[in-house]
Amino acid sequence: MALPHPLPDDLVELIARRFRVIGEPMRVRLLDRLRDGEATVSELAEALAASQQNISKHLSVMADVGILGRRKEGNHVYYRIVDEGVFALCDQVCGAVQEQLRTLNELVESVGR
Amino acid sequence: MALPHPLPDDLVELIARRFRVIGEPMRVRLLDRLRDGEATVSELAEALAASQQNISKHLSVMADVGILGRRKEGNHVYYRIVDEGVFALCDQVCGAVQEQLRTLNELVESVGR
DNA sequence: CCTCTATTTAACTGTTTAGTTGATTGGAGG
DNA sequence: CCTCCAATCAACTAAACAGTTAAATAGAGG
Repeated sequence: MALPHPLPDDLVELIARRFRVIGEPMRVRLLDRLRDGEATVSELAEALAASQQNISKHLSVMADVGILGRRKEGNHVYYRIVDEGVFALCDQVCGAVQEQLRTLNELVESVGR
Repeated sequence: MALPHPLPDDLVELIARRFRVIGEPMRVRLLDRLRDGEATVSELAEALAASQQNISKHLSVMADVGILGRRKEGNHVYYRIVDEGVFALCDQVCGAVQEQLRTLNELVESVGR
């Protein structure tokens, strides 16, 4: 799958949108939590100590861009990760971020010495 | 490198920050352009038809989070990608986005038929 | 020292968007 | 039909942030 270069405008917008959707602390936590499997809105709201409306909105946003899927069962709505690629994404970023923290720690140590 | 689960707050913030930094159309274009190699602020500003100040700010943001590096030479400042991981990230997201576009196209076709 | 050019910084504006509050929908069960 | 509960929707507020304009910094060369 060869990528066009330079990237066309509409693709650029879609790519940026997807990154922006993931670039929100609460949504990162939601994804981290959904890694364990599907959960309802209220379960997630309780687990992350946030309001139901807030969580519902975040989940909708992620469902809209195709990261999450929903399943209705009685009064409850179950959300789950359908784009498994986000795992690879998060791992990648986590790696870079941890590397950064490690470097920073070394710096702090060398100064404190 | 085992990731803690659930992710600690400060790590969540850093991860979200990094995604948010990339989640901006102009910065995606800059990264796409810098894939060809380092370039100066003014070169990038001209290539992307944007103001020098605007580009300078975007480049600073990406340098701050460790995605880009800078090199001074006379009056010019050359920026380059130092975190090669962003390539993998973008490819990953591009793949997902293109997949999404493909599905959408099929849908449009099936309706138009 | 003066000027020119490249880059950065600062202050301001408008837009986007996360979070809250309150109302609404819709299924489950008496 | 009425009530309860989960989830969503709608309107609002506040904070984050992209882009612009204008000023400041810094190196190159006369």
